[in-house]
Amino acid sequence: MPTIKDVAKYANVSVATVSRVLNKKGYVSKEAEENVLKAIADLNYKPNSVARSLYHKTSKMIGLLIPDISNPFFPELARAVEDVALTYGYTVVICNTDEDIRKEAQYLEALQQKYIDGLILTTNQLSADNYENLGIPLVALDRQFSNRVPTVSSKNYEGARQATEYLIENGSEFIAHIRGPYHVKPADDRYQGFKDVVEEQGIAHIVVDCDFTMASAMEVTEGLFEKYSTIDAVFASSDIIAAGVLKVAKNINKRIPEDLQIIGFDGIPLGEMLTPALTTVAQPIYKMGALSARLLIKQIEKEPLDLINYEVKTTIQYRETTRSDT
Amino acid sequence: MPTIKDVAKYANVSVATVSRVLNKKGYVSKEAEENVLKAIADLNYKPNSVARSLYHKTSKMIGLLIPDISNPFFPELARAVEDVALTYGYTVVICNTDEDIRKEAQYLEALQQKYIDGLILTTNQLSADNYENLGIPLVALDRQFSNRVPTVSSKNYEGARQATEYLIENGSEFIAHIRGPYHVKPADDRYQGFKDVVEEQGIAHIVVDCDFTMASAMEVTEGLFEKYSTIDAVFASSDIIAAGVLKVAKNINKRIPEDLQIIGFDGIPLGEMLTPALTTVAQPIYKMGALSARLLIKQIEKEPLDLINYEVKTTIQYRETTRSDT
DNA sequence: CTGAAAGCGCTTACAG
DNA sequence: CTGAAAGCGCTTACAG
Repeated sequence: MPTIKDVAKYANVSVATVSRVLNKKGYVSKEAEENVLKAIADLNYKPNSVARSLYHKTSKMIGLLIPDISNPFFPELARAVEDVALTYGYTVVICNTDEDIRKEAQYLEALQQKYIDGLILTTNQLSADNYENLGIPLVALDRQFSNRVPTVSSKNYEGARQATEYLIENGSEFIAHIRGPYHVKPADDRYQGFKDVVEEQGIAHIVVDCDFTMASAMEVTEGLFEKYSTIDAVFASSDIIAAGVLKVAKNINKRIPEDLQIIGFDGIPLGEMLTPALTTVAQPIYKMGALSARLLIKQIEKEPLDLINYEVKTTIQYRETTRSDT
Repeated sequence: MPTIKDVAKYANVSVATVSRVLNKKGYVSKEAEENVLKAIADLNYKPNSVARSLYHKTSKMIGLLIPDISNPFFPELARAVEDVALTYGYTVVICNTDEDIRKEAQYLEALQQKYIDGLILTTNQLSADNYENLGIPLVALDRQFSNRVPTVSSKNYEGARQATEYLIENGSEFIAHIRGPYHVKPADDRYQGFKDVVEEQGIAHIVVDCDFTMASAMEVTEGLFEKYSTIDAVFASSDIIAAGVLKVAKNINKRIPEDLQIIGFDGIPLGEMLTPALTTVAQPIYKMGALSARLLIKQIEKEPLDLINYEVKTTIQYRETTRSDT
């Protein structure tokens, strides 16, 4: 690999001059510039980004902390982040934390040592300080942990309200909500939306706790149906949970949506592959990822942000696990 | 962030001495070592990996080139690579190439400029030279493009044979194979396995082409069933294709598995979420990813490899889209 | 056992 | 407009 010295020698100028044409910065005579450009082309020279990093203390890399890329919600998000990053010349490093505080800390340290330029967080086991002390731009995606950090999330509360109202409009009279983990903001908000609607309208309901995994959902659902056989609708806090509910419901021969309506949350591709296809409150996942990346890069490049809190709208995807309300 | 200089000053030694204790290399007196260690602890010093990179021309980063992380086959693979990498202190950079030659070239260049230590390839649009000229260790995963490059793949041919034999044992007499793209080695091998079995046994069959996407699978399947209504089994080249077949078959009210048996290939989690749950030839996806990472790191660290070609076994996951053969 | 010095490949004041 | 020099934070011969 040729270095800037080789280019300088070949073009009969100093390395400073080569650097100037590389960075289009400072005065360079037409002639010198041409020679340098020719040298670069002839030698197929590429500036070494590690050396640049060392000087600038930046890396053109951004980090993306997620719980687990195997969870189907995240690949699309990651994909969006990467697409935008690539456009602006950034490389993204995806870190699976498993919501484990030690893994998170380990990654944070590794990223910092690499002069990472910014970080998108969809998980936060550490305290806000730990992230802010990194001294780099941050974006909180689908989470919220500090009002100084720009945040992208969807209208979880409103989406949950709509889902619940829709179940009620379609005639359900005893609705279960299978909620996600406590202190995970989206799960809390969805729960709150559900609760407010059923209480306002005086609808019989029950809430049970669950992880965002299908195994956990199936276990919880089995217990639920055993105890409360008259449940006629389930609002699940995620599509993965809804898939578990659906599986169990079919196993015990509930007719869907006649006996039981199910509505999920997220809008991952899995939903439409199921039979019956899953009705769900869809988040614009790709858009959220792309927006986060954009916000992060704006901060890195010292551009002003219009807003600090971005809330995107959800849309109900009407499919086959709910009855039509017409 | 403190630097090695700060540590040296604090410990009253030279930076060379600090470096020696950092790298456990060269002679350092007990006393000096203790002072340095204390200084490191007191200042919370972390060596800067960019500076190390510049000197060593290595980065403790490995690249993973995949077509698209949104394709459900890859997250698990990526996850495995990352888990192993983390264990050995490497960071992985995932690159979505969309099988696009220009994106691939762009990533290759970016990775090279960052002194990436090695590369795992699940896609190869460029010629083998382009990768080998990088001068870094490589592993080909689920692809094969040069006999100098260590390769990890599953026994696609054998798996396909087993799948086909299983359908025949269960009484199918007219079997369709929906094959993946040409010149993608796994797709070719699966096709060959299918073809050999049906020809050996004299079974009526038909082969149609398809992409590894559900949309493409649905389109192809619709045409197929229209033309050949007596098809009584489908061997799909991937689970995503199989999911598309299943969807279409249910739409036109085929009973599964009574009227139509379906078997996929891959063993992605989606398969068991479907109803009926998909019978499939499962690859040990996580294991393949982990093995690739291990092989790559062995090469990076100049350890000898036992083999150059690793072929892992597939296993049929008997689920609900095939009839039992007992 | 230890430090001064050169070097990894770049960038940018500074002087001319 | 241009080059010599210092510096980014490390590592490693080299000399002592």
